[in-house]
Amino acid sequence: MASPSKNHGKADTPVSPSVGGPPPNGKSAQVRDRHLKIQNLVRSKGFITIEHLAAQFDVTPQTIRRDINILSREGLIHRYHGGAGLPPSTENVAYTQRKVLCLKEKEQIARMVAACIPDHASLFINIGTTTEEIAKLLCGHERLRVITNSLNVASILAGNDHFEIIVAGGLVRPRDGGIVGPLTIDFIQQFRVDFGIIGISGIDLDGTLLDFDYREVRAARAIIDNSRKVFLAADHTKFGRNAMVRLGSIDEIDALFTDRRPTDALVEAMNAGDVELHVANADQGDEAGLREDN
Amino acid sequence: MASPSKNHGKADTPVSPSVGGPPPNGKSAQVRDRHLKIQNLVRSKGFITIEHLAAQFDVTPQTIRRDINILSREGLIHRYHGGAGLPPSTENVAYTQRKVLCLKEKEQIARMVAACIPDHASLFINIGTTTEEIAKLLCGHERLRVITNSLNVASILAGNDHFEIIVAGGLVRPRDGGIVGPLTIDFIQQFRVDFGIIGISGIDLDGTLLDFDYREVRAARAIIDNSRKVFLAADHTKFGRNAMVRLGSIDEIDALFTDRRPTDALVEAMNAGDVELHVANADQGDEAGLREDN
DNA sequence: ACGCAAATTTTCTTTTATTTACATTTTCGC
DNA sequence: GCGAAAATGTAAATAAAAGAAAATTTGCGT
Repeated sequence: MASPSKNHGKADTPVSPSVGGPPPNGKSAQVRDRHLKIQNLVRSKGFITIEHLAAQFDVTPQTIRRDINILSREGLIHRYHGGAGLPPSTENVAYTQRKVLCLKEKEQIARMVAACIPDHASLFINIGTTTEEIAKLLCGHERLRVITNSLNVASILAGNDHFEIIVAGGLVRPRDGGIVGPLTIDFIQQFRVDFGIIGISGIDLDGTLLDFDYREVRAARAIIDNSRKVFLAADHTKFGRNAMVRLGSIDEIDALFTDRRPTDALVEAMNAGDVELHVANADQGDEAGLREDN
Repeated sequence: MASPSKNHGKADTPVSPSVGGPPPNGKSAQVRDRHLKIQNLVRSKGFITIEHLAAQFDVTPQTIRRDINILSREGLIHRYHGGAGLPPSTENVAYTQRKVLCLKEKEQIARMVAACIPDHASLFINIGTTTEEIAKLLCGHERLRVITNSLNVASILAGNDHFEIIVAGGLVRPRDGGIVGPLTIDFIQQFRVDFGIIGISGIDLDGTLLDFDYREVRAARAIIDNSRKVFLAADHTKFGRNAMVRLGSIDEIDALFTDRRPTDALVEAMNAGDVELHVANADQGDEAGLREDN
């Protein structure tokens, strides 16, 4: 064996100082700690190979196997050939990858929005799968200046090295990489831009804009208040969807981009508020170019 | 095998209606359909076994293997022993693949650093490929509170929903997803944390810490000034490397984590400044546990 | 009807992971 | 210090899965 200093337990682990009760559980502190970490990793990634875990904790695969067997006996994780993953019963716990509904529709909406943004513009972009699609398409533009509170949007745009991308500071919402909280609001309010592009969770039939997270609502409000023009991107599943937090009214935005004609009530509210309506034509890749306010 | 209903091609598949062009893609409709479904299943569950897929589509495991091989060649899913799962680089979508030099060394350094961070700690983490590796390993920890000015670090950590991740606001440097600029400094200075983990571009032989971007230096300074303990992670290529901007002196940090013993002059400077030295042993996966200041 | 080609199943071999059993190290009480 | 128990490493046999190639089915065009 060629291992000169095999300090198995971490050298400086302050574990059970002689008098302190030895773990009432059958596990030592080190083992329990590793088991906890394995659980975390499995839960955050969905699946990890035994090799990867062995490298991470610097133990042999054999030890990891033992750990996995114990944890899976307790039902905490599930054992697969070659690794460990989430219990199969759990329907959809993999946060890492969200299923994007209506991807095709969102792409079409995004194309319309991107077409309305000139080069060299300054923008706010907020959180959402739709706004992420928009960000992807905006990568083809020239020298945009973008402020966003979405980690994903920022990452997407960071590919272009001639963009000026400013990301808002604040607490990261793990589910979707959104940045929210009071710090974020203060940050956003330092700017004033040409276009605000926002996604949203729901639009009530009377034209009330809704979302689920009040912190995200505060951010969206700040964006609306500090943009010269506000574009709202929302696919048809958002119409009539009940979210809890009121963001504002449809007449506060300048244009709605969507993939189906909204209900008459909503269209009327939009006309009253002088809001442009852009509906993507499902057949072709482009918009139908409806204009409802004239 | 006793498979009762072996309808190979699905009986009702409306495939290529005589005139319609045969799929311009190499795949037939059936195959493409199955591939699509496999992708969806993988994405929604995070991981599925080949057996499960074979049962689901009523084909042999071999067919599923071939499908998985094709899909993984296209980068759509990742092949694991016994099944298929999400691509391992789930952390970051389509970020330009930077070539990471000394990845193995950086991993070892990262492992040492991660081992020194207790659960429930509060941290600063700055920009760098090494700090990104550290972030990956920290995913196994419990309830960390992390403030970072790296988009990538934030994305990596955002997988854990019991972490509190705060991202600094400011200008995004497209090259590496770093967040820099005066806004960032102000933001960082709002906090005071247990551990500051910083990467760096160069360490001069006399112990002067150096970097290329003065804005990043400002951020690192702010992190040093507001951390109770400062850990510096730097592989051996950083020793003696000439970067332009002076960040500070080695005696301002509490511990240096690296993969090779630095020059004597530097070791001496560290001893004088009461700086711990942790050197990863290249042979084994763990540190040698050197302590140079006693 | 015939043959072609794609898709799939079979069969066999090779690779990889797991189990089992045992040696070694560490920890901790005495 | 010594010895038992826990934890980990090592190495064999065993099981599982991947891979490759030939045989079979299916769909479709000539």
